[in-house]
Amino acid sequence: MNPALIKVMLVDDHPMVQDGLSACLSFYDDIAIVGNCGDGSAVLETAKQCQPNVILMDISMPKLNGLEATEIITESMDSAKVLIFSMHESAEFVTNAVQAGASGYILKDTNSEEVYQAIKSIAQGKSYFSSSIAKMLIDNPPAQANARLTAREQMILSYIAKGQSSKDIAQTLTISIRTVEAHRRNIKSKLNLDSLAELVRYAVNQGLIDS
Amino acid sequence: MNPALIKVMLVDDHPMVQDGLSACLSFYDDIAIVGNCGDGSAVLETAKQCQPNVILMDISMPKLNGLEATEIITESMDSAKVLIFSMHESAEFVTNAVQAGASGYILKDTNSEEVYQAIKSIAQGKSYFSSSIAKMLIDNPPAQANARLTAREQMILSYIAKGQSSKDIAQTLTISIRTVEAHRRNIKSKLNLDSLAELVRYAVNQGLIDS
DNA sequence: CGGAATGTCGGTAGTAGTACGGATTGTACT
DNA sequence: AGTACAATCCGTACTACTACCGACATTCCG
Repeated sequence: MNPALIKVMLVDDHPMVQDGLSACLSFYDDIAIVGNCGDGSAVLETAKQCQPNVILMDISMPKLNGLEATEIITESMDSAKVLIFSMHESAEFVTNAVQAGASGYILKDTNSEEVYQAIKSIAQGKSYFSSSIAKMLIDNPPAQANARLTAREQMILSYIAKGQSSKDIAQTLTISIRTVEAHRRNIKSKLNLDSLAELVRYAVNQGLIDS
Repeated sequence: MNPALIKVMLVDDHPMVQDGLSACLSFYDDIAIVGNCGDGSAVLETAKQCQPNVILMDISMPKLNGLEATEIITESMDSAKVLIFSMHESAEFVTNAVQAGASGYILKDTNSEEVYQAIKSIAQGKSYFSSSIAKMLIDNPPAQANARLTAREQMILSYIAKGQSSKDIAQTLTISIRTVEAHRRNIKSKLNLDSLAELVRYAVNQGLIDS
């Protein structure tokens, strides 16, 4: 086995994106695609079979989302580095990804050359972030990196995103409206989001809701 | 010029998807990629330069969305057929696309062989829909096809989904709050949705917002 | 021409959510 | 034992949104 060969595994639920990446990366002879996976829930199994050096991972996937999958991988396989491949350009996404153990974060609107560079960096143990990501982290430093919601807050948020009012949620969970409102405030404060609309979009993007 | 050559133009805001499609379709020698466009607002101009037979169009894009772009194209260029390339598998979405003048609708989780078949069909003047789409249309016939929002309503809805209040929207568009509220009511009534959360999810699913 | 749809605007009353304040329990970690 | 956090609850005043009613101008189509 060529020691300089970087074994890459793709995790994305869009075959076209997989095909595209495979095609683009096949031009580089120091990279080998050793596995594909269309769903986060099969990531660990596939990774153990393929033993990749780098896992190129989409965040938004059905069933298990990319952040959870990343957490599982980084906790159980030291050899595999995770490179997030996302279309979301928001500080929370990036910080969450880093907390989950990702080594890098690139956007889907980057070209194949940059994807190649990112994979090389990650394989060498370095980290890599899209330039626009780096710029955003400088402009908008992750002041509260601890923006993760508690289980209760996630539950409340999912009801909110489903369209239930605070009153409805209070009745469903048999707690006071004031409690629900307090959770609302805490969630918005933690996520630094002002409007209900942004909450809903966050919930949808996080996969807290079927949508 | 080879008369059997099908000229294809891509419209997608993700370079990786563009690269992937280009790479996959380059295997077929009766297809030529004659243009790329990363944004709906430049579609018409690019199409006039490239004179494509088939336009492969993503729906969710910043600025001008795919449905509006499709409408513009089909109204001003007879020669170009539009094939929608979407990740959304919902009945309203498909019917809206057809109403906008699209000749076909395939999902992003189809493989490159099916994309090729779809392009061929479209170029011959036929229509093409992913098999799962066809099945869905049979199982779930578009009961209220008349749920289509006007351009103004789509605009209002996109602002709502971005998190703006009626007051904000009124100021942005320099109209009265009451008008915005009236649009809100009409939109909810048309879509048969009660809550703001459902509106936001609808907007996100329809690709009216970057998200 | 007549009707339908669209986009515009208003009153009034009621409901929902927000922004300030607080407070009490329990659990969990040091 | 003490601190930190999660989860629960309350008062008050304010803002935003909703539901009902209405109106008028324009445009498009049969």
